[in-house]
Amino acid sequence: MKIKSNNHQPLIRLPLATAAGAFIAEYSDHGLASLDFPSDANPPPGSMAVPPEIRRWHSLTTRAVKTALAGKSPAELPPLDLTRGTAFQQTVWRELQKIPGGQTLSYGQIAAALGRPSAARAVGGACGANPVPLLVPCHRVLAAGGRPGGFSGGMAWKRRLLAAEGVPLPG
DNA sequence: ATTTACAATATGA
DNA sequence: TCATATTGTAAAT
Repeated sequence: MKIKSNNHQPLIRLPLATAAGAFIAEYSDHGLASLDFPSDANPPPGSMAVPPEIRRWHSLTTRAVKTALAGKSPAELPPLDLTRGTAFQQTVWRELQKIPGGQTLSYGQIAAALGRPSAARAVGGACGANPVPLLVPCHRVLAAGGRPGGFSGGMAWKRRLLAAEGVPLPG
């Protein structure tokens, strides 16, 4: 995932070890700001002091990510810092969190749920801008007719996450 | 049945 | 103005 050039706020990066690899979680003062998929080029976490509150959030994030990887719904999420998104994007992300595990919607259905039935394309843009995959389940959104659509972290992840929830993609 | 092509649409950089 | 993780329709394989 690309590093945002927008670093108007110092973020604390922490490695998040799972059976699927080491994710990178980034925290701001408000909560979890972004979650990156495992990569071979994981930068070492900054050796700055980690406030106790953030360690507590990281504990919740770790548990939630592992639960999501297992195809189940996390019982508790850390606070999410979505202030980097626009108002429309935040509305979309909130809507995504309402999708129960194992269920998929289309971009058009998300748009309709927001009262903008013709904003499917814009919803796709908001999904692509989602900084917190897995916890904001952008992988449960397909294109119309069951077509796969896209995924920031790569289609392999989208297939894997959906398969864990019992929704295999064709192919 | 599957692949292209294209217009219309909302949002963001 | 241009790009996009869309959608629906149409035409050509």
